[in-house]
Amino acid sequence: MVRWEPNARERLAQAALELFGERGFDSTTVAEIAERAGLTERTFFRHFADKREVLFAGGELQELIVRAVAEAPASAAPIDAVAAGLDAAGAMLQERREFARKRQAVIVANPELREREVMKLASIAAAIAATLRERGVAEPAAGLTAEVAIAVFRSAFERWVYETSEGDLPALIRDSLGELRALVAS
Amino acid sequence: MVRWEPNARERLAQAALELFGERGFDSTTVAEIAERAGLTERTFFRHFADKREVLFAGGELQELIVRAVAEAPASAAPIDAVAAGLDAAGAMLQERREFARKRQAVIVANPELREREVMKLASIAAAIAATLRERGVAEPAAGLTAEVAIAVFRSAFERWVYETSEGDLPALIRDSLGELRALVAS
DNA sequence: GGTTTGATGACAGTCGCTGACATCGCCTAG
DNA sequence: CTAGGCGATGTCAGCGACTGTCATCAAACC
Repeated sequence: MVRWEPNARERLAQAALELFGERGFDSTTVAEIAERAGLTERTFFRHFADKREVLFAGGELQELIVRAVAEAPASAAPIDAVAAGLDAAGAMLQERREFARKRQAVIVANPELREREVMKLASIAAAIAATLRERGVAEPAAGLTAEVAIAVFRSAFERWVYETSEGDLPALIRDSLGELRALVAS
Repeated sequence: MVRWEPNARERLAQAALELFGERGFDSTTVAEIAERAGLTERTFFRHFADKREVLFAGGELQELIVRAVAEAPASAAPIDAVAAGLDAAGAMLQERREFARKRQAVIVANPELREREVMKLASIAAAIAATLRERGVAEPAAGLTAEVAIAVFRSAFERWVYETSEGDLPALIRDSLGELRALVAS
């Protein structure tokens, strides 16, 4: 009888997604998640800061976007640099459509989870803004461009994740950006 | 000896803002807030859904913005309709600068409160999008325009609230919108 | 093989939050 | 003027999220 099965973190995240899908976020206790993963409640909180975070841990998406923005050619305008970042994000998510759908269904069903999600997106926006500043973009342009990028991403992601057919997320992102240009044009 | 002093809700909100400023959000218990307001913890939760909400209750700002967007001339483009909404919001906040500063200081000092704030702004964006749809704007234009409006507002508000001098918020909002137009112009 | 190290378990405790029921003051019908 | 209705508050018990502390165990290292 081993005490430590490997991948405690992943097992907890998996168990949580399942239980949230079955009974809902509110009706699932942390103790139940831990039990399904073969661990204790205390261990859950050693891996995740709080109950919601189990659905948001990782941060790979943010790293991916930030890297793409940073590596955009120095000659690229701010909006084009962030477009490169969104393209990278779109390509990554495109690979995980089923997981994204399951996760999104759980999130939209609960206000606390929606709250955490908008916070995560705001954090990504802050990281993009910081990266733009390192590229020499001044405020308020950096912050404004970063937030607009997130708006474009949200718009495209929403259509993609609820689509019945298998849509092309990067293409939807490009469409949204085009739509935005038309909307703010005076 | 009266049992009910009037304005329980306002007294709770006032006590909470004071205590959060003195000891911080985390180190203040709901029981302490209620005590300073001359009430009990249970009564606090009858007036506010949770501990954070005491700083965000009201929703007058959202109503103001939505009304201004709805009442914009039918001929106005989406971006101009939301600009009218932001103008109304700016005018309102301009009157309450000191309160806004105190409140913002408390909010930025705590991640949970920042989370609630971005959620509130996202809710306003959703309300703006719905109003635009009633004006005949289709998706994704409605949602995109609404989120961009919030981005412009955040950018201007941030500069205004941390300014040492007494800035003109509506003017800052117009500046931000102008900056945005330049940024997305291809 | 003994020791160190890192992950986990066990347990007690605080606090946010809720449901259920009692109490109190005001308002109105009679 | 009084009895009762009604809304706001108090009281109490309880659940669940989250934390600090210390013991325990497996694996890695010497």
